[in-house]
Amino acid sequence: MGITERKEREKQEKKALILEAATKMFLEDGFDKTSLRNIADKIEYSPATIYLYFKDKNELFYAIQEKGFELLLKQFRKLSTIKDPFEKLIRIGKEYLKFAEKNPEYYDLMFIMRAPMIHIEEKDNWDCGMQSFLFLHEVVAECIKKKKLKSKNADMASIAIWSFAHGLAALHIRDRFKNMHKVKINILMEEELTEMMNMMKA
Amino acid sequence: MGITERKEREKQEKKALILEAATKMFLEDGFDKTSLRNIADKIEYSPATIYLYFKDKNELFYAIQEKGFELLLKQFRKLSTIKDPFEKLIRIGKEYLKFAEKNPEYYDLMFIMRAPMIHIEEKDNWDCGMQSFLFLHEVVAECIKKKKLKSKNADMASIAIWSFAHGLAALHIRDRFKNMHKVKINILMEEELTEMMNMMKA
DNA sequence: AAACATACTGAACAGTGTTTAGTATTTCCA
DNA sequence: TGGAAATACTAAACACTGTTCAGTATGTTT
Repeated sequence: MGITERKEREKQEKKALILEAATKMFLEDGFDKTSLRNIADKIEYSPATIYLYFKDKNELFYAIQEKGFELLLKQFRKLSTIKDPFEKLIRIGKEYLKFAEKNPEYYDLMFIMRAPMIHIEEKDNWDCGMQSFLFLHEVVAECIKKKKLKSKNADMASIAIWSFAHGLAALHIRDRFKNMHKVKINILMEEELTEMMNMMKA
Repeated sequence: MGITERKEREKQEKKALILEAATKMFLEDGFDKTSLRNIADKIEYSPATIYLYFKDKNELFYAIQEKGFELLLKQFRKLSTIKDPFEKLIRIGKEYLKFAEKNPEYYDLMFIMRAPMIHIEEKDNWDCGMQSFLFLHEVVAECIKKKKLKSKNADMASIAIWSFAHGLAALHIRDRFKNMHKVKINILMEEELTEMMNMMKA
């Protein structure tokens, strides 16, 4: 009897429908400015219905955060073919900044917004996020092995590089470079990245 | 007639009283979780009274942000006596991270939280923030002049260093290092900083 | 046809930032 | 000194928010 299966399928479809509408609105107007009532209006259901498919607004947050991590990882994976590890490292950095620039709301959810970060192994919420970091970590380790980087510690170096890229992206997204016209900031973030990578080069 | 002066003084005192209570609560519970009603309860006034002294919650935000910038600048100024520019640079970085660690809520208001950043010259909201950056910029420029840094561009290098430090602080504050126990993170942020500075050294 | 399960909603709860009409109180001037 | 004017303050309301729950209407099963 495929009837319960059909029901299950329909349920998943509705969940996907809600998530899709929510994602769209979050990416357009931001997470905070999108209310459950707005989402409910859009999909023409009552706000209470959303709670039948998602425990609360946080769960919606995590679902979209996961989508973001998947998207970033997908971009990274495109760089897998690059042979030279240092070239690859630079491209990872550029891709990261491009991602933040093109998907500021995703980036916000993933790396900036305050949210109870789940640190349980089972939850695969941060899974793609972790994989993205490991992708970077691997390349850094290879760079170190081939003596392309000054650093000798892949753990430290990859965190350092991530922190730097995040710093650039986060300060930019949160408008903290705005009041800095006294110091010329016609310099693009990409240039900052290449400058930094040059410094780190062995 | 000092009567209007007394009134003015009393008004400023009440404004300070509100700001003090608000600051205390913001630093304890966070900006978002502190409501104007909570503040009003604490100072035993009606919520509407706050609006006689501050235009809205944002203005309270800016006032406290400014306090934070002043505090950070004060910490930086303590380092003025250090002669060697590279040593000074390292100490600035350490001080920055220490500030973020010890005053996470201030740091949040100053550098992470989404808020309409005012970019008008007259507004001295970001003034101490700017001065803090210029303090860093000056030291970086001196380092470059004395060939202590690899970089040749003080604008870019100072933004790079700030971004790196901010990345560390922000990811830490927003718990994004939490799920990274697969990669050893017994490494402290300070060690990350010195590692990075060593890389940037000429 | 009756019993049950599922899907959904209206209405409410407790909270938020903000505005406004109205009330005391104090200051000013004739 | 008495009445007008300015000041300080607040209760109550407005329009929101996330969330819960009793109740309804529909579909499925026996």
